[in-house]
Amino acid sequence: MTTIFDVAKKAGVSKSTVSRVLTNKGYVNKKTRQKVEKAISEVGYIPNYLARNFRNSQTRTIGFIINGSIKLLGEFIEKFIKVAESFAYEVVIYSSDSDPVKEKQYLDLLKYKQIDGLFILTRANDWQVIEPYSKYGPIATWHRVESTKIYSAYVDHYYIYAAILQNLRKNGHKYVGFVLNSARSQNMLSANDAIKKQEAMGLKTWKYICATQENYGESSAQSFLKLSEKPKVVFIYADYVAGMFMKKLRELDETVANQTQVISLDNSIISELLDITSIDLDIDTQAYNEFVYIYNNLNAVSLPLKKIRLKLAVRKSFTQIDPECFPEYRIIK
Amino acid sequence: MTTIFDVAKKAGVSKSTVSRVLTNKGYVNKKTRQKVEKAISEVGYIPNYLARNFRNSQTRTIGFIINGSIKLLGEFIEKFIKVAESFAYEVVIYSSDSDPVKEKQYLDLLKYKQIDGLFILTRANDWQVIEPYSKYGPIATWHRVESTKIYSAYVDHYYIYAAILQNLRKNGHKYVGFVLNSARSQNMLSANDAIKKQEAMGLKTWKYICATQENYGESSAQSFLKLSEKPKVVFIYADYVAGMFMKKLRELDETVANQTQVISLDNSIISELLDITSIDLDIDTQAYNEFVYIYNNLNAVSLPLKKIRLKLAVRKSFTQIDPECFPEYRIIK
DNA sequence: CTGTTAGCGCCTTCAC
DNA sequence: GTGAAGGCGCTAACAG
Repeated sequence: MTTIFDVAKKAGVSKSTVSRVLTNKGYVNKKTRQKVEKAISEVGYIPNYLARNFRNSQTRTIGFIINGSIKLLGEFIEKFIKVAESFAYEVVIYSSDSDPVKEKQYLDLLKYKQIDGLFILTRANDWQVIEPYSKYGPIATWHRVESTKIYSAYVDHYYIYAAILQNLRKNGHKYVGFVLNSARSQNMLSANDAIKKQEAMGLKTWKYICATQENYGESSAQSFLKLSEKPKVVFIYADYVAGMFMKKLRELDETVANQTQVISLDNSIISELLDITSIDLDIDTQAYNEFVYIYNNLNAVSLPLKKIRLKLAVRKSFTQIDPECFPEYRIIK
Repeated sequence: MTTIFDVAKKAGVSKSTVSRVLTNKGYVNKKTRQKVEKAISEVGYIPNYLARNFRNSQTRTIGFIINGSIKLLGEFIEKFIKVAESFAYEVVIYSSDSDPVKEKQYLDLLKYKQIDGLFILTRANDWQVIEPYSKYGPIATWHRVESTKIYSAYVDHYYIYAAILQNLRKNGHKYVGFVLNSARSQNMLSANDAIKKQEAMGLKTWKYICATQENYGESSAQSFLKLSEKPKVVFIYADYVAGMFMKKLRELDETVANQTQVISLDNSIISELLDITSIDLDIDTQAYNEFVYIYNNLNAVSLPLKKIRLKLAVRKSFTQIDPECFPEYRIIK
């Protein structure tokens, strides 16, 4: 293995000079620099990152905790990694299994400088537990969190739900169904706020709360069918749940299935294949922002975050879209 | 930050003794060991992995290259990471974008000891290029590769296709459709071998070769519809492509769609939602084996690989299954 | 502008 | 069974 010492010998300079060339810090004579660069390629020098990181006590590595619950993982992670790579950071993946103890171990990794920053897809601990760790390094999450110390590129679900409900009211709907997630997440709380507001204004609702792991939401359809009076439209919190809802409905009662309109969240390939009208939360930009937040904190810069561009993909499952209710959306048919 | 020196001072011993306790190497008096252990917890010592890895020039890190083409990424990666974690390894994700140059950079990471082993989801370089790197550390891939030096937990597609074709022949089918992947992969070559063998025995076929990125295979349906005589069964190389095929078919010609049977590979949630009969390649076990291969090589042990348990999920899209053609499969209805 | 020097935290001979 | 010493490869004062 060649080291800077070999380069130095070859170029007839000292190690420090080589180091200066390598790190682009301090003054180096143009000619010396050229000599060094020549020597570098001649001896085939490759920096030893292990040594460099040790010396700098920095890892240029971001931890990324997954927890097995997210269907859009592939898309998100890919974007996150690509952005990280473009800034010369590496991403290490950990699996928390939504276990608070495991999650704490990873938080400790941050404390003990084994990673520079941490992204938590969905947290297992209360944010009060997590927040103190942010003094050891930047933390971001996909979970919506009301904290100035932990970043989240969330889209406020209040407005998502409010827009849909406004649209439905304009359509004359007085009775609406919802399939919601049981997770006590801020997103679901916001969704509920939006729904309650409409309930207070006279909207009748049916709500089914879905345990996250429960058969992709199969039972929501069964529950729906037991209703004596059924809403004509159901808004479902995720594509794959909406998919399963429709599948079950169709299996159990084709007529009802044909009368039921569905709107979902995610706009993944599932909603595309099943012709489900779906809202796209712009995962790519979210992933970008999550990384850039971490990067900014690590490097004391402030690269601008990108604006999230919501999208409404209109498909057969629900077509009565009033663009005025979705001013910020790109509407795609 | 506390170091072994702090521990040594506290325990009234030397750094070396602390190190011996930490690494469990060499002789340490029981009482001394206890003293040291007490000191460790008293000063709240946490080993500096940066230093340790540097010293040992090992990373306990496995590189994992993705390339943006795989829909089952989430499932695979999660399993791989969990296995790695259970053996105290970390996984760093890189994105190659199927770019040979980028891939080579990651191969170099192995050469220069910045990762201990490497997993390549789907390789961009020829395996002759990759193979030499295996002397720097174990390499595994999801791509099927005919090499003793690079491991792949592949399932031989020859037998997958042969079994299906045998089943279809038993059903009396004399004309079969295929949607295949354009990737010049060993898997597709094997599939072709199996198909050709049946063609030689008189089977009539229609084949559509799908570019990987092309609209999820939308055009396969258009091409299918142009056929004057259409096969009754189409075997499609991936769930999402099968999904798109059926969707397009249904859109363009409902009658034909109803007459066309489909079998796919992957058994993901897509085939479940769309009621497509699908073969499950047991991704979990594949991921397990991929990691264990790397682990075995790194640690000069030979933990047994697990047997891949293929599954055939029978759904509405194709029901005439003859279990005798699938002796090794678990058949699930 | 460049070289000398010291040291990051850890592990591993080598004496004792 | 334990301690002293050296060094992994690199960077950053500090001199000059």
